[in-house]
Amino acid sequence: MNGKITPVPTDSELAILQVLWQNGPQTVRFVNDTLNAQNPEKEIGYTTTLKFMQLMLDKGILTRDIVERSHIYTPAIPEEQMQERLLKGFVDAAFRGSASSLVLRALGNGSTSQADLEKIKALINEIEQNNG
Amino acid sequence: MNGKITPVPTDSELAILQVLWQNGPQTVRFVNDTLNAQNPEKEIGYTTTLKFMQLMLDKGILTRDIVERSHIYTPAIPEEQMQERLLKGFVDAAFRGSASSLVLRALGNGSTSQADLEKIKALINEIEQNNG
DNA sequence: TCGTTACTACGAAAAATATCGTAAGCGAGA
DNA sequence: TCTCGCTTACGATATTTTTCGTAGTAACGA
Repeated sequence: MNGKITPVPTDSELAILQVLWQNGPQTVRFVNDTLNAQNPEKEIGYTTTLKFMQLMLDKGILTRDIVERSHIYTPAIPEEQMQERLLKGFVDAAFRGSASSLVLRALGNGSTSQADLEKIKALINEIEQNNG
Repeated sequence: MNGKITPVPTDSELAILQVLWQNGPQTVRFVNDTLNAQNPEKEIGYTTTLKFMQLMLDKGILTRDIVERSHIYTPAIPEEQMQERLLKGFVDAAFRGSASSLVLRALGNGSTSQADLEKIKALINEIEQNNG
């Protein structure tokens, strides 16, 4: 048992994780087809995706089960938890650790819907309640 | 003039850019010292930083002037503009393009000060005004 | 049974990043 | 003038990330 945390995925690895988070545990075939459907410009070989997923298994980013002579891969940690970690790293690297300035810039680009603004306001209210 | 946009920096390159944005145009020496002061665990060689900055110059991420027989490097684009671009890429890769869910998660980690919350609320108000 | 098909395993190559050693140039003092 | 201390240029190596080719294996249908 090593207490090693799952490492931060590379961009390619993250793309694979996205497929699994959105569609649930899947085979290499499914992931590869999905990736290629998303981005037909740059066809990616089956064995390339296979290799990635095997590496991710080694690194502890994925787990797998054998079902009917083919392997079903599952993300080792849930999407929310990974987002949390990625966000922290990103805020540090690009916004000098200031989450609020990231938020301001994210809202500032003008693409936030009214419904989303409401959700955000609600969350702010909640936070302020808790702060007393 | 070539319409080539400045490429997305790697993590190491971004760290160098941060030093320049925060301190204004500087020499390799200054950047290297600052980086090492920030992270004394992993000492980075002077020529390593030099090489990075020369590469960044080639890529168009930095520009430079020669002053008193030493080179002064300047970011080719301002911090805000770079943050904009990095943010877009990050939202796509980690949050499936949903800026609002990124905002919710950023606020959700509980580290936002009251003053920052006020600023965010003000911005939301402003956006809502503009939306009519 | 035998060939076809759909997988996985493995190794290796290509490309992108990161790190450094060495050489060469120049100016300030001894 | 000669040397020391800095600085840049350049090439080489190491490491990480991407991408595939080839081979082996098990199921399935003819």
